[in-house]
Parts: sequence; C-alpha cells; structure tokens
Amino acid sequence: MRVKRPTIHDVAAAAGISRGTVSRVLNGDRYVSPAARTAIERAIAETGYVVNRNARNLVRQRSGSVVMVLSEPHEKLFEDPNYSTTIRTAIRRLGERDLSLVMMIAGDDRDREQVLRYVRGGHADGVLLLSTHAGDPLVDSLHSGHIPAVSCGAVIGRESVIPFAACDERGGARQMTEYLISRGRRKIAMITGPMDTPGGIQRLEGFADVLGRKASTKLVEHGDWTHTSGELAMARLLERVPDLDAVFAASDVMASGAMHTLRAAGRRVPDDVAVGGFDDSSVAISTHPLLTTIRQPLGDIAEETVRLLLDLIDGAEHVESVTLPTTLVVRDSA
Amino acid sequence: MRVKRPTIHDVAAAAGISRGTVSRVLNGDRYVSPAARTAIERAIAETGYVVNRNARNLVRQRSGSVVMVLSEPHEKLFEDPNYSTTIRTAIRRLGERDLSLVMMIAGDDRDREQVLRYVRGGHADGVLLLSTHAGDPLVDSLHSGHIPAVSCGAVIGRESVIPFAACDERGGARQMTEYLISRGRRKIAMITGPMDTPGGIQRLEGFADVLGRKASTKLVEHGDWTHTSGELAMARLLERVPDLDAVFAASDVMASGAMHTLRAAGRRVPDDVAVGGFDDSSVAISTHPLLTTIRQPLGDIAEETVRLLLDLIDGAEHVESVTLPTTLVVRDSA
DNA sequence: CTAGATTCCGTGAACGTTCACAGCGTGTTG
DNA sequence: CAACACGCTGTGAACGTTCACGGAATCTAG
Repeated sequence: MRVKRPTIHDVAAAAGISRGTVSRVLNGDRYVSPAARTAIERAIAETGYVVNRNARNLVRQRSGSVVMVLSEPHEKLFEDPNYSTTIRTAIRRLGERDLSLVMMIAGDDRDREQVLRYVRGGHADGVLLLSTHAGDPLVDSLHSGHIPAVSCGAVIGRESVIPFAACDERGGARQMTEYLISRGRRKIAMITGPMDTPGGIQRLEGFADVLGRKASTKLVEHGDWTHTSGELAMARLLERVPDLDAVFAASDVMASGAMHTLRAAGRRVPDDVAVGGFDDSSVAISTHPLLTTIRQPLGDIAEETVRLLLDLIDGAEHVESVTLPTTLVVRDSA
Repeated sequence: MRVKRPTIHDVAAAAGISRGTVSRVLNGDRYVSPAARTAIERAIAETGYVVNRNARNLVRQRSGSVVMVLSEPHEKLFEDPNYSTTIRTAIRRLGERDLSLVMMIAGDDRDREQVLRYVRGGHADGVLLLSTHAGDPLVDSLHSGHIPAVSCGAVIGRESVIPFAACDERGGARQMTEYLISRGRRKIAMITGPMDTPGGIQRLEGFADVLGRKASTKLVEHGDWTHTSGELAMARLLERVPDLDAVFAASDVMASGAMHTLRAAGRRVPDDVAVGGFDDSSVAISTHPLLTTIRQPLGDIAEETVRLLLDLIDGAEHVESVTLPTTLVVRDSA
C-alpha cells in the first residue's frame, strides 16, 4: 500500500536537470540560473518531493535533532510548568532551524545509559537538560564527549561546565522574604526544595541573606516539591515553632500543601500565618486564599536556553549563562 | 575536535569477521556462531561502536521515530496531566523498540503544514495525536496519506478513522451525577468543556443520561477547561439559578474556578453547594475543601494508545479503539 | 557414501543525499 | 586574440548500513 516517495532523481528528471542542481536549489546555493530554479521548483511542487533526512544527515554526518532530557524520576513532569513552556519554545525555535526535538528520560542509570548511547552515537546534535540534579553522571559524560549541552536551570556543582538559563532564584527568595518582613511578620519559617537542586539551595540562600542568623535551622524544613511534602514539612514546623507567623515555601505546590496543614491546625491564612510561594504556577490561583508568590519569566528562560544551545551547535567555543529577574506577585495569602 | 566515530567496518576488522556478520549480531539474526558472536560483542565494547541510525533507516526505508503532535494552541499543555503521563509512557515504550519520540506542535495552519510535510516526508513511522479538536484537517491528511496514527482521547467526528484510547467519559460523568443525586442534591448544574472535544461533549451526555429532561439548558454552562472559564461559568449559573445545590464541572481546574466564585458569593462548599470535578489532577488536592472527582486511568490510557500505534506500525490493518473505566474519588467537596 | 538440508559467513548492490571536481560557455581584460 | 575569471551544470564518489544471494562446511537420512 505504501507508495514510493519521489527522490531527488525524480524531480531532476521532471525538471530535465541533473540532481546536482536540484540539490543546489534545495540548499540555497547561489550558483543556479533563474530558469533552472523555477523549473526545479515547479518539479518539486508537482512531484510532492520532500528531502530524505536520513540520506542528507548520513552524508552530512549530522543528526538533525536535539534531545531534551527529562531528569525527574517520577511523575513530576506535570507539576512543573517549566517543562511545558520549555518544550513548546524548544519545538518552535528548533523547528525554525529544521531541527527536531526528541524526548528522552534519564530517571535511572539504565535510562542514562540509553541517553548517552544515543547522543554519543551521533543521533543528536545537542542536548537540552531539564531539572538535572547535582551529581548526575550524565553531565560529565556529555562534557567529556564534547556534546553541545545546555541546561534549563543551573546544574548544581557544574555551573561552569553546563551553560544554563535560569531565573534569579536567590534574588527571588530575597524578594519574598523582604516582603513578608515588610508586612510585619517576625517569625518566618521556610520549606525548601531538595538540596541538590538550584531551586532548593538558592532559594534558601536568599531567605538566609535577608534573615541573617534569624534563619535558624529550627525554622527550616525540607520538602521535595510535592504537595504532601509541603503538608508534612508544615506539620513539623508547627510542632517545633508553634508561634510562627509566616512561612515561605520554595514552590507553589508545597505552599498549597502547607496551607492545607495550617487550616487543619486551625490557623487562619494570612491572619495567623502568612504564606508565600514560588513559581506562580497554576495552583497559585486554585488555593484559598489565592497565593502570593514569585513569578519566574519562564518564556524568556526557555528562549535563552534554546538560544544558548543553538550557539553551541553553531560552533561557539563558549557561551555565557544567563539569569533573569523574578517579580513578586501579591495576592491574598500574604 | 570531533573524533570520528567507529563504523561497522571497524568492529568487523577488530573482530576479524566480515561486516555482514556484525550486522547479523546487531540485528539478532540466529545464523551466527557463538565464537563469532562473542568476538564481535567484544569488538563492539572495545571500539565503543554504536549503530548509525541514519544509515540504517536509509536502507530500511524507515524513520525510526514517532511524532507526537500537540494540538492545543496555547499554554494548556501543563494544565493537562494527560500530557505528561502520555509523554513518559510513549518515551518508555517506544524506546524499547528503538523508536524515538519527536515532538511537534499543530497550533495553527502553518504548524500543521510543517507536521504534514514532516510525516509525508517519511520522517516518522507513526503519529500520536494529543487532544486534537474536531475538524482538524490534519487527521484527514494523515488518513489519506496512509500514515499510522492514533489519538490519546477520541477525535470527535473521526472516531472511525483515527483509533484511540480514552476513558469512559460518558460513564464517568454518569457516575458523578448519580453520586451527587445519591447525596440528596436536587438542582444540579454543569460546567462543560469545549463542545468540540470528547470531554466536552460526552461528559455532558453522561450528565444528561442521568438527569433526563431535568438537565435543562438553564443548568448548563460552557467553559474552555481553564480556571477563569470555570469562575465565569459559575457566576452565570448562580445568576440564572440562585438556588442550585450542586455543580459538576467537567475538569478539576474549572471546578477550582467554580469554587472560587461560590466562595466569593458566600456559598459554602459542600454545605450549600456540592462541587464535583473530573480528571483527579493535581489541583484536586490543592483546593479547599478537597475536590471530589472522577479519576481517569491515565497510565493505562497512555499504555493502550502507544500499543495501538505500535500495532499499526507493525502492519495491522485495523485496530480496535479502547475505552477504560473511570472511578469516583470521594473527598470533601461533595 | 551420497543427496539434501542446515548453519554459518562474505560480497556486492542499494538506499537518497551532498560535495568536490571538472567541464563548458560567455564575458572581461591585457 | 589569448588568457582568465565567472556563472552554471553534470558526474562520480562517499556516507554507513541492510539484505539477498551464493558458497562452504557440517550434519542427517536413506
């Protein structure tokens, strides 16, 4: 049933010109006469020809695609709005360059092995890392294999080997902490993200920047970005510091969990306890009261990430990582 | 800098065997002696050889990849947990077959043209449609081009041309409606999804199945899956039917919006108005009170979708669409 | 012991491009 | 007019596989 697709020979024959010239118009070479060009263009339209990428990439020794590596092991993908924005932007920008985006997962070692085999096998011209954790062996392998790679969000400990675009995590956390103080809060606790992620580490740093030694470990609990981890962390905090009057969660989802625990404990938000989030994701407008949070310029981050990768693929020796400013979004929870 | 990668000739030379035999062990042919096999396997390990897909696909006349087409025009991607589960499952299952997943967008006509050129150009062995709307010209083009294609969720009006896996939308809606009735609710309104999507149409049908002529148009409002559309629809309903005592929203996100409006109007949930959602997505546990909703077996749907596509790619003439049962998840909102 | 099957292996052709090279007119310059 | 540059075109080789074919060796059965 599958009908044979026309090749470059077919359009050459249809146009009465050799395949070399056809290839030239296909690739925008300037040495081709107007007559030949129009004849070939008509022949292409008539035959419905479209270039065979396998053949092209084979001879060109390229792959024509970029792989996006998702590092989150579980089902976090959809909790993180970062992902979808980045995916869409990447598809768009890469498409403009006739590069396609292939997705891979690097959850466990077997996955990572597969990714590595894939890119070292020359099946990808570049790699786009998403939420890669500290110590992931993949990044060193990529680096030593001289594979163009960038990350959306910094890779902790490898900031100098993998260029990245990210928001100003630390500055954003400072913004929120200062805001809480400006609203008269005195005993401010924090629920951090995992301490092997930039969001986990740097948002805590920003918090500590502002609070100084008042940011005692008593007031800090760690979560893993999930709703339930926010609930549990909040419970621990309440037990240890019953008189806290504000909590800054390093993600909206955890903030939502924290609010849940607070309500169950009979604390009113924001009257008794103010709650601040981070991300300005979709849950920030599903909570009650609406969540005051820090917005990341996701679109810009995605754009910059892809741009860095393209520069690298184009042969740039070195590209400069970029960090973009956040903004405070005041709603009802603080 | 880029070092030349070893080819099949290199491993053949290293093993002292011809490339034909190497190809055989690569592709699991049975006619190869144990001695040759081990020699070649060692040579492969030594040289770090990995097959060049371009060359392989070129001669095999295949592409070695499947394209997933995202049809949502805007930023809905991340509001829909369907997506991430399906993406992950697809990557996994396709990877087992050495197929890679490339992502494309079909938001506007230009996008669709690009997708079509891509698949008709033989760059994909199959197509995986996600949330394609009724009347999308892409599906007919795919069908007439004899491109293996399946959809995650039915494509309205094209159920017979594009096989799909989906949950029992209509049955799920019946479950929720019956539950609300069983809790003593008498004036039940509904907020539907867009009427060119299966979730929009069939969830309303299920609602009407149970309520019969009590499901008057007065009690039905349409949303577009977003939070704000839920808020607005709820406001219209309250104005028209102030004494309603329950509302069934066709998605959790819209239910969250509805709850917001209800609270603003001074109605208590569930005391005054019970609220039911659909999806059991992450927002269902961020709302207050926690949302009673209908769970879709997302994992199974994704698995089935991919399985259908693989069957089609393997040459099956016809595959049977599957619909999977939903379950009622009772929480606090109803 | 011979005929035929079975197992294993090597070779050449093909897949559809690109690219370097060579060739051919025509125009320009000395 | 010779020499040369320039614009354009065709050709052959190469990219790295797979696959069909055929030959050699071994095994099985009559």
